[in-house]
Amino acid sequence: MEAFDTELTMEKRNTRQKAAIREALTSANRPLSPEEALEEAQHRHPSLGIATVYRNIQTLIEEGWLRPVEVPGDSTRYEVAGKGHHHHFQCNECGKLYELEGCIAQVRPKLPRGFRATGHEFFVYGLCAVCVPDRSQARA
Amino acid sequence: MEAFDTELTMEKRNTRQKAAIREALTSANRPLSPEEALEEAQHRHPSLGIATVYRNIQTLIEEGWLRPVEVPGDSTRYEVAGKGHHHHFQCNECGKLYELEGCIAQVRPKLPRGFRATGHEFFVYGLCAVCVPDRSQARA
DNA sequence: TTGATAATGATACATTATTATCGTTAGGAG
DNA sequence: CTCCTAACGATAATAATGTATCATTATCAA
Repeated sequence: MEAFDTELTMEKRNTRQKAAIREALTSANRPLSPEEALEEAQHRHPSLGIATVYRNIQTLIEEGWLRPVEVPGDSTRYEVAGKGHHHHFQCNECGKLYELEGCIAQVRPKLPRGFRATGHEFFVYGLCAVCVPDRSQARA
Repeated sequence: MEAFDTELTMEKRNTRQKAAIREALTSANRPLSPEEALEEAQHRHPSLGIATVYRNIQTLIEEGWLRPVEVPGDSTRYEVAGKGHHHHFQCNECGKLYELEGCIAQVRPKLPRGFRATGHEFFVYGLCAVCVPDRSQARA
């Protein structure tokens, strides 16, 4: 007999692709869509394919390393897990999603009779630093 | 010559289908998905088809009577326009979207340097009155 | 180094949401 | 009442997103 659980579950391999995807998500410092993760990770591993990105996103979620972030009217993004409760900002121009620090709403909304709240999401929209018209140049 | 603008744009017809869809959205008193609107409106006009629902939703938006509500990870809902700023509650069990009164977040989130906010959305999740386990029956 | 096989890359397939097509129906001006 | 045609209903087509397949590659234990 060789082991009970420990070794049996160690069937996962550490591939360069998975490492590239993990690094892409870490260095981006914001939630990425699968397409964004692909593009970013391809800088490190050019032959990477989109199917592998989807597969590894799944794996990383199961491992508890990633967390899906659902966005109104846009495809799901994924962010590195374990950051504590926070919310997001989406740029109207480039569509990128950014993390905001902490939770704004300690406020409890008044619900209709009989409703019970278990959680909330907050999204701020606007222009990110890259897309904000630069005032120093606007002096045309 | 018959008129300039007024009559030329009055090419719209008032169909029973459109009336049924409008009534469905009004009486539901919450944002409906196209499928929900179809089901509801079919009580009034059973032969109604889904394509007509989509077409009329478009028309009603152009007329300023309807407003799309994008929901994280779920299909777009539509609510009667002109109700003032408010937010929404989604039931984890039945998936229905409900309106909440007023805006909870006068709070301004602190954004990263150079970011500019133009709006926000707030979603509360939980159980609606129908799906909350009834305490009066739970006394098994 | 080698060999079993997990993981990959390309792409076919599936799903969901919405739009386009087209023959038929019915609103409403005359 | 008639006629023109906007709107309808059924359904095919499209778009966006994610999953399945399968031959090939490469990880890692022995």
